[in-house]
Amino acid sequence: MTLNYTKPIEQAITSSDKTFLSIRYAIVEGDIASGSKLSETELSTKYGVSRAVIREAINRLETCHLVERKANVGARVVSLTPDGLIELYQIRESLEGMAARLAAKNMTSEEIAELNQLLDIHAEKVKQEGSYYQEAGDVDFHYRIILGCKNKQLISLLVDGIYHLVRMYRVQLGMSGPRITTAFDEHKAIVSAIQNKDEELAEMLMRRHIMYSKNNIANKLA
Amino acid sequence: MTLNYTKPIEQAITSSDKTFLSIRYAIVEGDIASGSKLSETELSTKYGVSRAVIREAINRLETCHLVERKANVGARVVSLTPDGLIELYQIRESLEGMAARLAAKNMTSEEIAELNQLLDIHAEKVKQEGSYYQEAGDVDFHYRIILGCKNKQLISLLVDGIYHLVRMYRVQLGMSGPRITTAFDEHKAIVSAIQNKDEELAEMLMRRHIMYSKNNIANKLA
DNA sequence: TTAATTAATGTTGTCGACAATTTAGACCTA
DNA sequence: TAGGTCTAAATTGTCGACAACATTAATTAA
Repeated sequence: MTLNYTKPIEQAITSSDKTFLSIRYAIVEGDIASGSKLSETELSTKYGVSRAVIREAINRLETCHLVERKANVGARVVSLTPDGLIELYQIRESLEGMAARLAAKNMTSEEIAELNQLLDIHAEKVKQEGSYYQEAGDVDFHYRIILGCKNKQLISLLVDGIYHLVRMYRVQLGMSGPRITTAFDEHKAIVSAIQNKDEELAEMLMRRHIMYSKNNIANKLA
Repeated sequence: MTLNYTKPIEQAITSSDKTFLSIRYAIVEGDIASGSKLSETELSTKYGVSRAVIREAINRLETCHLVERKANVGARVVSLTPDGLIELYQIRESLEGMAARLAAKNMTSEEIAELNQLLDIHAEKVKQEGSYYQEAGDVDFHYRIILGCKNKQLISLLVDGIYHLVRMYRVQLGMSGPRITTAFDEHKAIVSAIQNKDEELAEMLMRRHIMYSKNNIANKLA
């Protein structure tokens, strides 16, 4: 007599799922360089699965905007020009600004409390080792606000859409010194606005926050 | 009436491409009902191609947000709840508002002239047969403004992202009588703002225009 | 009868092989 | 040498078959 005491519902995880996640990780972390070609046969032997699985994974990577495919030619890891990166941040400004506004409207007090806890943790990390924050912390912060907006379409668009692309460039470019603490302060201000249910302010602060990041990147690339 | 939204391609067209386009058309036009299941074997015989081709097509349909897949279970045509549809229009407000603003900044005078020509044609159509406009014309108008924004990321997100989903519901719900002419006037105002390079006004008018559509739909569903 | 278990059926996931296409290099030509 | 053509190699696209899984029907136990 077994099981059924375990989890009632769990998404089945296929071989394609695992392979997709592995390759995505490799791309985001830079193990597979941006602009490089994704050979199906090569990946097939490397991950020990058939080409069908690889093709499935590549398709999903294309959905995340991490990969571009040409018929009869193959797939390459996307490589944004500086202009393309700016364009991406413009979209973030719009979409995450909206997310912040909706988060101010829709987040529960529990979720807001958790958000404050997250900020406390980040404050510690920044004091101790300035590096952690920029990589995982910032992403995590934005991630929670996105989830807090409660608009499923928007969540899908950001989380399994463009967000991994942002992460990829975040890893590659990093944040420079002074930006770390100012970004943290901006986060605090955003949470404060959300806590006060000030939708307009939350949106405005989030847009400005992302705009600063954009400028920071633009300077780095110029 | 067929609108060809594909750019002039010199790309190779594979069997998967054709099948994808066929099925997408069937879904958008309602030939395949929303919520219905997409059986791989069934489609395979229907379109006379292998299951691999069908799977490829379904993957791309998933990328357009027209289809949802569950592992080991299969794919269904997406079926938005009224709330989901409202959420979708909220996103349009944000993204197309941004597109309008950028269009005011970046569209060439040639493109603006073509846009005016399009409106003239629409004016004729509305007089003659009030029906054409709502289906293809409105979509075409929005389409041109999206292309005019010149932000490739945004264009990709809208054109091969959520826009076919919008078209699908446009076909299913249609526009009611008085809305047709008011929508046309709103289009004229938007073009006027773009012509004057008034970015803020263009964004504001576009957002309002979509908000009106949203309300129109919300009333219809209530 | 009802609930749970098992068997049967159909669907999706994965595989290896072949076909179509692109790409690289050898070869020729002016 | 520069340019083009053709052949050969490698890569992607497509196919049919089998394996794994989900769903339904049949069976059994309480």
